[in-house]
Amino acid sequence: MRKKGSSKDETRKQIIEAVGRGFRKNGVDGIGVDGLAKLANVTSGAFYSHLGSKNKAFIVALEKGLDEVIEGISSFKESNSDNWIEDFARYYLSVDHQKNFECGCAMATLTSDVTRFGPDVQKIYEHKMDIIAESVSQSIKSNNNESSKAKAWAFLSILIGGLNIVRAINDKKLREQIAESVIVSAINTII
Amino acid sequence: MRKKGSSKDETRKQIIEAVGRGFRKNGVDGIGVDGLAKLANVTSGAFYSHLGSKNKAFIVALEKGLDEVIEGISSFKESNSDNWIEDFARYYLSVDHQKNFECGCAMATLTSDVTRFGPDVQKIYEHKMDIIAESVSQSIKSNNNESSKAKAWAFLSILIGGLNIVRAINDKKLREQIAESVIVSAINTII
DNA sequence: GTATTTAAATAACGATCGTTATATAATTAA
DNA sequence: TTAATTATATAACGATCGTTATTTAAATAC
Repeated sequence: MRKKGSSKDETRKQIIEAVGRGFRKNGVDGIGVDGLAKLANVTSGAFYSHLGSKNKAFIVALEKGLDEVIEGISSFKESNSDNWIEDFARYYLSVDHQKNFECGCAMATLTSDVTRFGPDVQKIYEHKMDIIAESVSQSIKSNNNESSKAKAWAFLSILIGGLNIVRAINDKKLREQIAESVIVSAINTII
Repeated sequence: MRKKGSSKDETRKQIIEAVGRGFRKNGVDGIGVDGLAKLANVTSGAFYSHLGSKNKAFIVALEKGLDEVIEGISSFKESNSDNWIEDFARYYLSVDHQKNFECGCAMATLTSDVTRFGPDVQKIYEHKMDIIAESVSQSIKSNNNESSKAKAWAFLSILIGGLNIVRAINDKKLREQIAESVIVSAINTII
């Protein structure tokens, strides 16, 4: 039966948003279609009507998640801070972002699932990731050993790796210590 | 019924080894007890007899996996290369290690599952990870901005993040480019 | 060589998995 | 205002999930 007082587009939006949160927090294999539908306050019927399959849902979540990273970096750039990359690194390892499993950076949460999905999904991932690295590289100077693009990839690596480690650490002091180390080194990486 | 011509210890070893491989490749939620038992050439009965539960199996896999990292780093140190850390970084991002999902570094494959397991498992993780970072730091010089331990955490972060990214990339050229960027920056991090 | 122990296979449990088909009620068109 | 459409709920499918209880046969002790 149809839902009262809510449009198709609204429902679709709810489902896609829920899929993004559910997959980030639990991993693709850590939540089922019923669980995702429940997060969206619909049933599995609406889920399949809108997204077709769980695999397709992951692709939608991945594309949206990485687009949000692209847009997020654009926002940092547009802030016109004299050093937006440093601000970005500090945000990335901030306590807020550490604890934001549901809506945090898709690069940190979805990458391992991309690996397991195989070539088709990886091609989507690498295309978006290259856009992200390119965007970062535009604010970096190259030197003898490293191109700006190379530095950008390294910068992304240390942030993603650092966030993943920090999120797996229970001890607050140690977490703060690692986060600060990662921030400082990330900044050094792009100098 | 009992197995013919194989001791209890042999079977246990097989199961623990299979659990390590299965969890690394598929993630904790990506493989079931029957699947793990099949990898070990036993049935779920033997699995439960030896490990008690799937959660306990993960803890065993995590401890063993991180111990292997500790031992692996010790081996690099004992090789008496004038710069074992550089060798280690090159190994970590090598094609062999990129493709070795089943027996590759536990830091890269099990960290996200640790986060989802919560405090009890995280305490095990952080203890072993601190040993690893401490071991690395002993070969690093500190400077004004960064302690040797801080550099070690950053070094581990970039390797883990870099390997995870590279494993999710389908295009060979791009993969090689990122891997080399990560290696160079990882080495710069610890100077 | 028989009795005891025990490692591991087998069988079964309810719960959840991803998916498809059908039913139903709200919206849209006439 | 009735008829057509369609968004979403509901019901059902076989498969697999993690786990426990039971059975069986190999190893050990006597």
